[in-house]
Amino acid sequence: MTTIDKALSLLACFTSDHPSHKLTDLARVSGMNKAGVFRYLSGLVRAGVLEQDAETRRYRLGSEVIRLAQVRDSSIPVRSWMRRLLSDITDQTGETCHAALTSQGRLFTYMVNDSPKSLQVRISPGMHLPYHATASGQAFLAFASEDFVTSQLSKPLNAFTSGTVTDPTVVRDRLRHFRQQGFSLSEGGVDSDVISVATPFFDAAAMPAGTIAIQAPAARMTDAIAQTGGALLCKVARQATQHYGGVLPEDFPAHHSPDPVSTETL
Amino acid sequence: MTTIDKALSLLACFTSDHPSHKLTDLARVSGMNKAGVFRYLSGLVRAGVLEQDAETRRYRLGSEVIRLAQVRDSSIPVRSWMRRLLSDITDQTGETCHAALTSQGRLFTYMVNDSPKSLQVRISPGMHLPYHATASGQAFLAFASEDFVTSQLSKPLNAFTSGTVTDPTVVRDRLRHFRQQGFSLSEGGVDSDVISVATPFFDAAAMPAGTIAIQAPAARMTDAIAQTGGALLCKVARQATQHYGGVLPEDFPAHHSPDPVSTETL
DNA sequence: GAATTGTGTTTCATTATATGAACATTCGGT
DNA sequence: ACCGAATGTTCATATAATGAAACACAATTC
Repeated sequence: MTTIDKALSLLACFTSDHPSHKLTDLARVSGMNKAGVFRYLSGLVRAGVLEQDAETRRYRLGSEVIRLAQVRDSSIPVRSWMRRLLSDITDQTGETCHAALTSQGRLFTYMVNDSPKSLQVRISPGMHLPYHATASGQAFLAFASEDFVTSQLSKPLNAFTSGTVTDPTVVRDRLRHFRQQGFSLSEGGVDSDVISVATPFFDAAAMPAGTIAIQAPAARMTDAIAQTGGALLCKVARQATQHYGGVLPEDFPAHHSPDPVSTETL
Repeated sequence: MTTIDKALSLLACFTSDHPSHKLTDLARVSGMNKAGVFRYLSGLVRAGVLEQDAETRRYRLGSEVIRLAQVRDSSIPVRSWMRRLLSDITDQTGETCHAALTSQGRLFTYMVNDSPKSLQVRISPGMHLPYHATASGQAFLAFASEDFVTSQLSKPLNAFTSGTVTDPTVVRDRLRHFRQQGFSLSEGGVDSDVISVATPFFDAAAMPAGTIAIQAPAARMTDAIAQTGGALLCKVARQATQHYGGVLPEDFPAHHSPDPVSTETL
């Protein structure tokens, strides 16, 4: 492991749940020497990737990451068309939807479009999505490589609610079904009373690059609506894949509308 | 210079103008050994900060920077209130406006709100703004530390148009005036026929953290409108500073409305 | 189709840099 | 004023970075 790897591995510790860190905690969590962690952090601060709060001495992400994200989006634009796609989904379903992206083997929420209804599912960007307990995660796994699925399902599978599926073999069964139908469905996997459907979109290697999902209170999400939403997601995922410059896997379902123009007729 | 510094210094090469790079070019530009640059890039790729195009072998920013930017915004939220402020400005003026942030001593466009009018000034996020030639840059310098101004004005000052001010002493005179009036004004500094006004907002140390600017075609931007826009910007900058958790410098002008509540009465 | 130029990638002996236990310092609480 | 817990600093040692050169592979030119 090179020095660079060690320094950059610290960045993975900065998450929506833990957006800032103390030196000592970071050293403990990463299992590295305190002095070394200090040097790494100093380097990251010099590069603007991190910044240190002047009074609390805590480290948080710096404004350079904002600049880099803007540049990334000017190179591979996702923001603008994703906003439109999500907005279309909410227009047609009336429900909250979101897009998630994958980075470093983890899935995180990227953009959220809130439902106009008063009872809405709250979700915020930058959150980490566990693979086994979310519709997005399962949609991703359903089309991921066998190796990746194995590596993820061999980790301990936390139960967030009584409804979370934690048995790897059961998850695998569901993934097969989800792949065949083109979208996943998760009932109360991470939050009871929330049902969501999701489907991945793909990169140039036909591997999942991220997911698009609809989330609704269980009371509103009937079976019929879930099926309709899933079909809509498949269409949108096809558009997203195209915008992303990716290609669909051969077995991605064509569904009932062979004509890709008829998106607005749902 | 540590290894981390050298590796991370490569990130500064990724800009809106040059969002992806070849290994050889990066080695030449940075003046470092090709093998070393290769090792650095490999490390950055492993961390997800960069990714390499499978066919062109070029390096571009990876999806991890997107995740980090989301996390940063969950820690220091800027996106949501900045969107609202910019939208208010365009509503009241009818002109394109943008916000810029500072990172690593450079100013870059962060968010743009386009004018609804057909003739609009085009600008995109993530672009680098030269200090001496833009309204934003001069607004920033006007309230920056003396050291920083000196370091920036001792660099060669490019002339983008015949109207670009390239004489450091002239720039300094203008900065003094801008600081006193609270906003800067630039006529055709980087693009002829574009006039813009800008003002900074401040961090907890009362140093400029970024700027907010209005840009309009010269034909539409009369003196009176510029003055009105500048006054509006001062109010908005006061709000932005507050949202940002910063404090205003003592000499930041109060303008004609001592009552900070009356923002919507302009 | 052979030679050339231009890529990214790997090697390996040399050398500079990272390392980490211990020390120093600062801060807040009692 | 003391204590404890935090961040930051030091320095001899060990380890990882270094970079010239070689390699592999394309694309381009002769």
